Amino acid sequence: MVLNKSPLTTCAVLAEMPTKPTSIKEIAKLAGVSHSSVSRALRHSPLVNREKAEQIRRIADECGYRPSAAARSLVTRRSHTIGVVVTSIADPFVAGVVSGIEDVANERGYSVFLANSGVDAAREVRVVRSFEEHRVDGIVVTASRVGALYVPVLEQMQVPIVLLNNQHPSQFAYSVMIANVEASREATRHLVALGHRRIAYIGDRLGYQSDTERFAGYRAALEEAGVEFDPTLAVHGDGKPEAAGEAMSKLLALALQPTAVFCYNDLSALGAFRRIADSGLRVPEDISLVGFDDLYLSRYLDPPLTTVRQPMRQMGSLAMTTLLRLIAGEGLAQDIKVPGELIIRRSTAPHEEHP
Amino acid sequence: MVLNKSPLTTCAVLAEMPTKPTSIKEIAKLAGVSHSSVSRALRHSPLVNREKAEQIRRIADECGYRPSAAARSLVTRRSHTIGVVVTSIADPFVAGVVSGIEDVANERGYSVFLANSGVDAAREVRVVRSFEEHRVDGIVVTASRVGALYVPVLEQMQVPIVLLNNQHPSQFAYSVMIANVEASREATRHLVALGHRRIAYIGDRLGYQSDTERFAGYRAALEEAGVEFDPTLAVHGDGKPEAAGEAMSKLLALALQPTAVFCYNDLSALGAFRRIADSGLRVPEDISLVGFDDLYLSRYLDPPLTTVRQPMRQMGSLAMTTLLRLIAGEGLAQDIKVPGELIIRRSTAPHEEHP
DNA sequence: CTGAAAGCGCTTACAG
DNA sequence: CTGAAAGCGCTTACAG
Repeated sequence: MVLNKSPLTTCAVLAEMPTKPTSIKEIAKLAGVSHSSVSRALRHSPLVNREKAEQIRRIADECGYRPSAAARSLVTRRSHTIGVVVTSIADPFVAGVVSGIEDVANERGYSVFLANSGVDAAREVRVVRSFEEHRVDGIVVTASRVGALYVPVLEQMQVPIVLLNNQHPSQFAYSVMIANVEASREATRHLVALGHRRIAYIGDRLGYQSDTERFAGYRAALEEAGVEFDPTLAVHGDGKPEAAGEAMSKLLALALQPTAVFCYNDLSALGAFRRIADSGLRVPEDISLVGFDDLYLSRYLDPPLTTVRQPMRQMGSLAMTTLLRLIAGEGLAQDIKVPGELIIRRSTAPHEEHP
Repeated sequence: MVLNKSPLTTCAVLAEMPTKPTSIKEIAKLAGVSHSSVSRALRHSPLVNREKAEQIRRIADECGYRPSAAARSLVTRRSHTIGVVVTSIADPFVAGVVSGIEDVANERGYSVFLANSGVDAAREVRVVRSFEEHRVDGIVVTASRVGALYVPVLEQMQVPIVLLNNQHPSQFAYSVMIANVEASREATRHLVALGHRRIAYIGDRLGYQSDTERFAGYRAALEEAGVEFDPTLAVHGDGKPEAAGEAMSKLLALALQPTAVFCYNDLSALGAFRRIADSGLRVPEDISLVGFDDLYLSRYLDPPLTTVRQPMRQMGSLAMTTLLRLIAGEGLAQDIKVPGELIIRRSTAPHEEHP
């Protein structure tokens, strides 16, 4: 009986094989059992003799056999895969989030399909289609412009979806979001506390939820400090350095320049910073600068950037954990708000009156 | 005959359905044909009546039917998926590469499994296993410590693999690499041309191929300029800002400080820069600084960083294109070398003799 | 052009 | 505990 042969013999059997076994049946033949038993042994079912199960597993292992996920999921109706849609994986915030998602996915035996949707609507459609065809068990959508037209498509899919920092208010049930209003208020308060009164805001594109909320926090802090809001101090970029630089130029052109600028994100702060430096002014001596995100690089800037830390990785993990709960059929609270943390570095300084 | 009903009627039929069709058979029933014909119509086989095929497709479309990738790949033995292993997706270089991979994958109808292998060997094993189980058609490994122990596992998989900037020389057939030696030589020449003689090198960990090659390029440029190599000027970090900062401190502690530093990558340059600034010196007035990568952020630093641009995204695309060729069974050249491009910004300046 | 049939590699009642 | 059988949703010869 093959079962009683030594590992060495098993290897010999293997050596005779033209190629490594690709199905449970071949393992069954090697082990002298039915393929049902192999299946059971591999899945650690109690419905196999312990010893026999171990032998089977050893043989499978030595042969380097791997069960086909496709075949398995066809019958179990669980693919153990999830889809992650991002606008751009090259965005450092997104990359951090994906890293967190991947960590818990890997740990929990899930594989992740990554798809860049970019700004291309046709591509978004292809992405969703591919997720559907692969029968992903769930989806997380990150920092996306998901909205009006995208929502119904996703809803039709009948799989759990969690949104992370979604940029459009939508009727999706589950989302993980940074506490934008609170964090922005705190960041702006910090500037107020330093004596600034002319505080500008460089936002993202109008209409994005994060922008709206961060702007609201900024306004709230001004209001509670009794500082009247000056609309000329609120300008918009697009969340990237270039456009933020343009926005900064507008501020610099003002008769009454701001003494501090709160930026939608670190990338915007970077663009603003570049423009400030180019115009011969200095941060923080002439203008204080605050960002949002706390990208990996922000602490290494010169001066290191004061910013609101978003725990990107943890937010990703949290989104994935939530998704797994939904997949498991557990109901949960609708929205998860994650607090930001103000990190004070050297890009902000007390406002000194110029005589 | 169902086929002749208007879309409206089809919708009505659909409306009666409890849930959207999940298999070809259900479409077949709706269309009044065999499921074989549905399969053919959906695959645009010429073996179906044109009109009938169109009707079938319309019905499938209206129902939001999506063929099961698992079922399909079970029979075709092609999963139309590829696996991408990265050490860390949060590394901006890696993110850029993945973006390029994803672009062409998406375009060509492939889905990508993304896996972070990190530095955890157990996790690497899990990643490879999951790729095997999903029967990926190919794999690209990015900027990884792939080597000694990892190689045999991957080779056993019998699928095409392309390595991108792999950090260990290995027997894998296909790789996409930046032309490290040439690019580093050019970068160092630039410093020499500016009059620098005491030029330091802050490397990655010893033993990584990229580091070895970049160091070689640096050495070559010194040699051709007749500058004797001073071993105290070659120090090692780990490719991240923190360790590079430590390395920079060693250089700063030297009796004869360098007047220029060539760094393994932009992240290292960032760490070195931070340390230089903290010690009261200035870039480039006191010390010129050159990086490698040209990360998105590098042009926004103050001063903007002189560096070697790696076309990360194109390298990713190239790797994916190569992989697709391999999957298609085409043979190709073994190694693809991509030239780097020296981008001169303001972190480098002529060396002025201090009187 | 069309459909019935076999089979891809699994899992899981079902009957011993 | 064990194996034969059915079936997951497809594709593709095969015979009309």
